Amino acid sequence: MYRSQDCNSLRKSDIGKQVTLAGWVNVTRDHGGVIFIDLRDREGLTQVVFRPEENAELAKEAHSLRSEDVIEVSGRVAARLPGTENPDLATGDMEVIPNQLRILNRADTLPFPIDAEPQNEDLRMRHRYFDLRRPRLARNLRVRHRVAKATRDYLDTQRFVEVETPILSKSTPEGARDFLVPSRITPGKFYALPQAPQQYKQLLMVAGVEKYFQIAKCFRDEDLRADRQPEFTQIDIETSFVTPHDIFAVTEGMLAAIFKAARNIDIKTPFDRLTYREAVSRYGSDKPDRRFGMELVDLGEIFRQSSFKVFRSALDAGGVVKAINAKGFAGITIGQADELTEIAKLYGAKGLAFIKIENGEWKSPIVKFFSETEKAALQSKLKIAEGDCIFFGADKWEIACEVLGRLRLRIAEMQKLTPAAEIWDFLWVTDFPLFEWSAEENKWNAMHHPFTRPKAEDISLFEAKKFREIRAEAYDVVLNGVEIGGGSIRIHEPQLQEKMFEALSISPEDRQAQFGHLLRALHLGAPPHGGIALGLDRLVMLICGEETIRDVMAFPKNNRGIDLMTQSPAEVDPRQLRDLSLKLGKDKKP
RNA sequence: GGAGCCUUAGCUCAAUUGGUUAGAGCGCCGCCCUGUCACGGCGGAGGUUGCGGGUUCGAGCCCCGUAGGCUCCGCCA
Repeated sequence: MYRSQDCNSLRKSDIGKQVTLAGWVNVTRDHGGVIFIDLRDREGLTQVVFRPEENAELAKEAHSLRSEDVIEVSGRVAARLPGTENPDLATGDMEVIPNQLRILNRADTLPFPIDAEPQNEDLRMRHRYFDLRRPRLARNLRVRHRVAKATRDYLDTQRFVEVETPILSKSTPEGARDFLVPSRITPGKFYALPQAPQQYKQLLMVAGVEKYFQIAKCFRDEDLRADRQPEFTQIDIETSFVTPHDIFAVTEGMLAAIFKAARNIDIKTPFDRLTYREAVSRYGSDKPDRRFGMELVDLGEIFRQSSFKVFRSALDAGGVVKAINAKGFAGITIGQADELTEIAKLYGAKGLAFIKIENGEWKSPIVKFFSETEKAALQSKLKIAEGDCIFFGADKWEIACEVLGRLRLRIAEMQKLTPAAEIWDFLWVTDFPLFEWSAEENKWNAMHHPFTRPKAEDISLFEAKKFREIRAEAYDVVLNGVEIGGGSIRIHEPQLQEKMFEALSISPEDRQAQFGHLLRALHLGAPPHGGIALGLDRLVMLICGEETIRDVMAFPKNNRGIDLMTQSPAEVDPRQLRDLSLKLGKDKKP
């Protein structure tokens, strides 16, 4: 037995007891005579005091202790001397006077200080086991555990069944790039790691499970970001005999349970709902951050007859003129204006027009093109006041909205508009388009996935091939401008599914080869069903106040998909390749 | 595939306009110190300034290339 209790357990009632503690040396304070050691385990800190007059031998050994050495101490619990208590520690009234010290393991010079916020992330990643000792990351791991547990507990109360689905799965052409696993027993063939358990969970509905969930690992071989890793975790849910309303209710209940369990926060339910069209029109994004204002304002009415050609021609071409008012941003620097112009161009605008309101004057090269009526209408519609800065977008609806949406986010950063206090702004975005046009492939693709149900009132549009106008029974849940989940009601009728494949230009042969099992299942009594998947990593990231999901994963990969600690991916023995009937291209040979 | 930022001691950073021996704090090593909790004091070791090339009398600093890290675009049904 290494210890009788943890390092966060000693209280006044323990005075006089003999205890044994084990843990890491958090810090030493060596006075030459008396030596203080803060002993740390995962629960907390306890001060250990070595006094030469009590035990000269032990004190001598304690002089050699350094940070992160692992030790075991046995001794007597004593009250600290009056006036030396530490109110910042739960155990701050107590200390342990040891009569025994075992040094279980010594630590080398540390790769980085454990009590500071290290800057160098690849150093942290190479010593991830060490990094995870830091309180912040240790806390994140525990929050993640509580989120997962709350998820299971809540869904269990709602009579959901957790079912595991295969990791060795089948490649599908739709969606993200697959990770492939070569089959040894069937040479030349490959498994794929699942991008999501999408088809399996639908098949479980056909199987009569009715309420399924899984905390599922998903894999996508795409480039990484602060909030994207090649392997990540979804809270995956599917239910039979449901409408979107039912999915919203169970998701809201689950998120409420999660926030209560993880942070003791009561979130407001039900969440607001916005259609995709409205979200993009008002915020220039399908995942609006509503923690600050600066909404997009439509100015079509004002400029319909304008003599300012840039605005007029956008409107005449069926586009829009929109603007955002950055309150108090007239002091914008040249560098900031240049950066915003770059952003506008990056997202398809030809340039960026803006007006600064300084000393009662509208400063901009475009103001001279405005009539007095137009200026008055702008003033009232945008609530323009001294010190404001107005940014315009005049283009096709999609481009104008996206440009202003991106500007809105960057300006909010520049102006530090996001409130310092925690706000949990949840909302549903509904009625996504079913299809999106791929100029590259010259065909329609599914915006969500090919099993997404069109809205009933839009199904008739299939015949006229008005694919752009068809809306999906699909929804995302957004928190503070981050998409934390999305789902849809699925197609359960084989005829409608065929229509969908046809719209996606998937040939009947390919349909059978790739989705035959699902089509067959739809013919054998598939119930109406739908579901949702939430990104567990992103959710935990937000709950922990982190800026990257790497900080809520135990062993993440860097932005090139490399695990710097294990140095994976790595070369393999040629014999392994031979077993798999694989050969490397000449330039890839070691 | 593309763009931006970054790389100086174990760690975090500094080094005037290109100038002589590249500094500081923390950590490490040694000595001193009996009530600290970021303990304190004195001393010491520790550097191919990521790497390669160029310009220059002289490069941490300027130029070119390259490697690595981070962020973003593309990509992510």
